[in-house]
Formats: sequence, structure tokens, C-alpha cells
Amino acid sequence: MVEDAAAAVSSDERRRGRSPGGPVTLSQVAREAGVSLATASRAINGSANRTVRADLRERVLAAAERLRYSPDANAQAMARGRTTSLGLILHDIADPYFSSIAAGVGLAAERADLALTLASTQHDPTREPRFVDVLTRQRARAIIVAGGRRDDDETNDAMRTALANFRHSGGSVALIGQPLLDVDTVVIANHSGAAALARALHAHGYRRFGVLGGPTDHLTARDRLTGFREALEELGCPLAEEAVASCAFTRDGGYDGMTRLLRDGPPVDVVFAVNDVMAVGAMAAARDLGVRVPRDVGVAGFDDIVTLRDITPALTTVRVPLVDVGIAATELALAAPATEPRLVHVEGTVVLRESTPPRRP
Amino acid sequence: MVEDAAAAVSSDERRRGRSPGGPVTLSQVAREAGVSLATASRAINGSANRTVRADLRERVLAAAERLRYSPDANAQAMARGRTTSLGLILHDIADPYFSSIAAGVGLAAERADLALTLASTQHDPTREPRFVDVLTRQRARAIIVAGGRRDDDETNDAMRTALANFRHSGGSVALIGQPLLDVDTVVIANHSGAAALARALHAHGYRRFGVLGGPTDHLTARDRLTGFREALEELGCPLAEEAVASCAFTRDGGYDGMTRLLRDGPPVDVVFAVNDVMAVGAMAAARDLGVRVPRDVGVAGFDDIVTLRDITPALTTVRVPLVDVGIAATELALAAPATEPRLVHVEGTVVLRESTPPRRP
DNA sequence: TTGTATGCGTTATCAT
DNA sequence: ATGATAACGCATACAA
Repeated sequence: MVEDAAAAVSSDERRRGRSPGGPVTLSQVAREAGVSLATASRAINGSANRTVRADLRERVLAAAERLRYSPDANAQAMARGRTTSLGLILHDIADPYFSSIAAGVGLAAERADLALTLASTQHDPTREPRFVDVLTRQRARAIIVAGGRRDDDETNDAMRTALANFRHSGGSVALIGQPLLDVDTVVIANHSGAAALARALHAHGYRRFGVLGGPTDHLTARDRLTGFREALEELGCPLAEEAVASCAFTRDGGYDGMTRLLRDGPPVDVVFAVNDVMAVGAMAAARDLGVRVPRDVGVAGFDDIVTLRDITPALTTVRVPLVDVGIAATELALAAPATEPRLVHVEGTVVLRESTPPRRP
Repeated sequence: MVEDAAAAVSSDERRRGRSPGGPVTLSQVAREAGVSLATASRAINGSANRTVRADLRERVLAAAERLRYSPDANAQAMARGRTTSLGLILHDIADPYFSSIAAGVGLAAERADLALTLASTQHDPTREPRFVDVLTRQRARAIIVAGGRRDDDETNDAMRTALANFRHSGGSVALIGQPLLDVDTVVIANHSGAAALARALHAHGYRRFGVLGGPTDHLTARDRLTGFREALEELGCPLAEEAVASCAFTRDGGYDGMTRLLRDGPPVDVVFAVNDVMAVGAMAAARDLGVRVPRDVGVAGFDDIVTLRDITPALTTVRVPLVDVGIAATELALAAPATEPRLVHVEGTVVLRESTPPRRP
């Protein structure tokens, strides 16, 4: 008898990947409490119609406590047909732009009782669809895609396919950026924000503009550049083509672009970098070339990332409420599915700071 | 017949939470390929002993492709008895210290083919054990805890219990910080790093030291303060108690502490903030009080967070390879379990920059 | 209100 | 090498 019991236990435990005597199952709790599996289940999750007698309920809860029962989320996911996880895809979590968005998504995810699965592409767009596949396998409830899209049909098609697959498997999707992929999107008003910035700078007396335009196929960068350029044209102060430097969408890209612009470009009063980290890099480049900001040249960015707070001189920018954008995207993804892709528009606010003081032309 | 089939399908699909016709199952793939479920499983995961005839294998793969089959990770987790997810608990993902660590953990997780689940406590220590419970339910393979511990028995006990529970359920744990909780830990040499910094500053001619010490119950802060103080004592230049300001472990804490220190404290040559974000806040406070850095007072920090790169004046600090710390912690957690808690020691490197130029006493 | 039985999608055991 | 089938832990339709 003793041997049999031991053998039975060992064969019972054999296939478990986790340590012996590990996870306590609901059946064990039920047995301990002297009720059926179903009753234990009902007592513990206390679902909609909580139809368990008080004393039984107590017994079950006590047994669960005693045995340190921890429900297996994977098993629940199978039985319920839905998981409790939310995916977030971005380029680089160490970039303050994305980490603020991630903070917002994390907040909203916690409110919705969802666990946040984070996927960092390290700026490699080909990894995006791969991460979507991973999240599809996990059967995540929703995916938030925060990386700016590029004008690259191949990558976008791969992404479209992967996302279609995900949605076909029952998940929902929200994008942050451009309404490109036929899904719910939080649209950031890049064009109008940059235009407003151009007008504000013009009003401050700036006339000779330079732009660090980011990669030419980067849609966000392109929108910001276009908005800036068109506003300047309307002001009768067109932007010279040589005054636009293409560069990477990163801090180092800004540094390089600014270096080229100051060395080879036309003289400028002020330089607009299409995002803040580039602007910060640009200021470093100016310093290294002995060009003083803002005395010799003004600098402006876009996004108002939190780390800007301690940059000197304080940087003029277009504030985007990044945490709120993350929250909005999450809520969008978690809302009841709509027939049409929904768009939530987020405006930017021009914030003028020391890096672009008023100047007489 | 037709009606029966339709009825069967609808009852089949009824309980699925996901959209109709959604997730394709392996059985469907097997049927499509004309093989058994077992064969399909073997063909697709191609496990250790891949014993499937080539042509059958092809048929299965083709069928899977055609049907857009996506394996259900939850079901796999159940069957295999182990999941493919890794948990990371930290205070605030928008803090560059943590986001760098997260980047490292993410890298290591991807190498190990694990999905990263991120939990942000928003500086509320009571949320830590709750997140551990969430990850326990998910049956995560391992948890990395990156938030610095505090000297608070209640919180630490709750955490210890939650982690014990998690490990009992088969997961492994790695800590970053102090070897406090009897688990594998990446130990950062706070004491010796701060001591080395003190000696370097002393060698630069500084004699009147101030410290922004962080919260008194914060172990990392305390270790750094102690290391700094002891080194100064050995140098025959003891730290006055009034020259130490307690404050929050954040940028704003540094700002407040510096304000108090400059206003009410003894005169100082140089101020050591126990972390970089505090040091950055301290520089802002100095600016706002009209105290020039480094001319009137030097400032030094700890960690060498990446955003320091664009702070002026460049900040002296103790560099900690944060990304590597994240990687090391992940590898530690994923390594074969040891009988004893393992410790990986990481040294800091003093980096002297403009904020603390040499000065004659 | 409680219990019984089935299914969720997959892996692994054991025959064949 | 392949196939039938029993787990895995839980939720729930259905019966009692």
C-alpha cells in the first residue's frame, strides 16, 4: 500500500516541469475543503452569479490559503478562451520617448488587470512582425504598436499580415503614430504641431531656418518636416533645400546632422530637429563646434520628453502627452471592437523655452 | 446531415472566447495534412528526436502554412509544464536607471526565447509582492526584481513570502541590489564605489563635502553614503553630520535636498548625490539659487545613466554597467538552480568629468 | 446550491 | 516511424 501510494504520487508528479510538490491544483483545494472541483472553482473566482453557500465558500478559501493555492493563469486562459496579457511593441525601451509611452500603457494595463508583455525591436523593423507572432502565440488580448512606421512596403506588408493574423486569432490592435495599417490608431498631430512651431519661431524673429529631418522614409519625421516647411512657405519664408539635413532618428543622428548642417549648410538662425533626442544631440554638436546655443543658433525639438527638464539651455519643443498617448492607445485597443478603424487625435502644444529666445531679424 | 454539421460546428465554436473561425488548432492541421495529431505535433515543433518522415513533415508544414496555424503558447505551457515568460519588477520604467536595466533584461530574455512581462510598482513597495503573485499565477520561468530594497521588515517579509511562494511553484528569482532576500543576486558595489569616488574627489583637492543621502531606510542609498563617509574618515577629512541631507531617491528629491543643503547647511566644495537623477536635480537647484556648478560647488552622482551624456556641465559619477547588470541578472535567474544563493558582484568605475574639476584646497 | 462530466490545445506515453 | 490516448488545470453546461 505504502509503496503503491508512493509510486502513484511519483508518477503523478513525474511529468510536471516544475519542482515536486510545486503548484497546488484546484482539485487539491477542493479535496482539502471537502467539496467538488466545481464548487471550489466557483468559490474562488466568485464570478458573476456567486452561487456558493457562505460556509462552503469559507472552507474553500481557507483550504486555498492553507495550501498556498495559486490559480494557473495558463489553464484559466485555456478554459476561458481568453488570456490576461497585453503586448507592447516599441523600438527601444531605453529611449525616453518610448519609456514614457510604456509607462502609460503599463498604467492602463494594470487598471484592466492585464499583464504587460514588452517587446523591444532595437530599431530593427523586421523584428516587429516577429514579435507580433510571439504575441499571437500567447493569444494576447491586444497589441499596442508604438514604433513609428516607415515608408517601406515590404516591412509594412509583413506587419499588416502579422497583425491580420493576430486579429484573426481574436486579438485587437492599436497603433500609435500614423493611421497606416487599417487599425485603431492614436494619431499624433505631427504636421500641425510642427507648423505651429514654425509660426511661433517666425513670430520670435527667426528667418533663416534649418531642419534635421530624420530618415526620409520615416513617416513621423516626414510629417513634421512637411508641416514645418509648409508653414514657413505660407509665411513667405521658404525653407532652402540645403538647409535640411537627413539623419537617423536618434540622438547620434541629431549630432551628425547638426555637424553637417553647421559645416556645409547655409547660415541659419535656428534649427528644428524633428524629435527631442535629435535636438539634444544637435546641441552637443553645436557645443563641440564652438557654436553657442542659443546665442549663435536656436534649437527646437519635438515631443517634450521628460529628460528635457534638465537640459541646458531649456529646449523649445512641441509637447506631446506621451503617457496619455500610451493610456489612450491601450483603452482604444481594449474597447469593444468597431467595424471601422477608429482614430484618436492628439494635438501637440508649442512650448517656447530658452533655446529659442526672441530675436530681431 | 448538413444541419447536424452546422450544429456541431456552432457548438464546437460556442465556448471559444475568440472570434469565430479564429485560432486554428493543431488537430485541424493534422486533419488537413491527413496525419495524426501526434505526428503533426512532432513535425511542427521538431523536438529533440525528430522522427518524422520527410514527406509527411512537408505535408504538415504546408497544411500549417495554408491554415495560418499558430501554436497556442498557453496550451503548450500546460502540456509541457513550463512557460516561456520572464518577469521583471521595477519601480518606474520611465526612470533611465530602470529602463537601461530593462533593456538588458529584454536582450537576455530574447536570447533565451522568453517573453518579457514588465511590472512597474510606481515606487510603491507594497505592489511588489502583488506583482510577484501575478507572475506566480502566470507560472513565469523566472522573476528579476530590480527595485532597491528598503529597511522595512514588513515589506521585506511580504516580499520574501511571495517569492518563496513563487519558487515553491517552480520559478527562479534573481535580485539586483543587496543580497537581502536569500536568492541569487547581482550585487552592485555601492560601498566601494562611493569610497573610490570620495578618494578621487579628495585627490582633486576637495575638502568640504556635502551629501544628498536619499531616504534613510533605502539600502542602496545607505550603502553609498556609508562608503563615502568611511573613505573620508580614513582620509582624515570626516563628513559633518549637518552636511548630509536626506531626501527622496528621485530627481525632485535631489532638488529639495540640495536646496536645503545650500541654504541651511555648512559651506561645501562639492556635493555627492547618491544617484544620478538626484545629482541632476541638485544641479537644477543650484542653478535656481544662483550657485554655479562647478565654479561655486562641484556635484557628483552615481550610476552613469545614459541621459547624463547631454547634461551640462558633464557630471562626475560612478559608472555601473546597467545593461550588463540586467543581462547578468537574467542569466543568473535562468541558470541551473544552485543549492546556495549565488552572488554576482559588479564593480563601479569612477568617472571624473567637468562637474568636479581639480581644485586647490 | 452542488456535483458530474466535458472540453480547451498541446505534449508525451505507450502501443503498434 | 506513426497513431491512439491520457494527462495538464481549470471553467462551465448540464444534471441532480
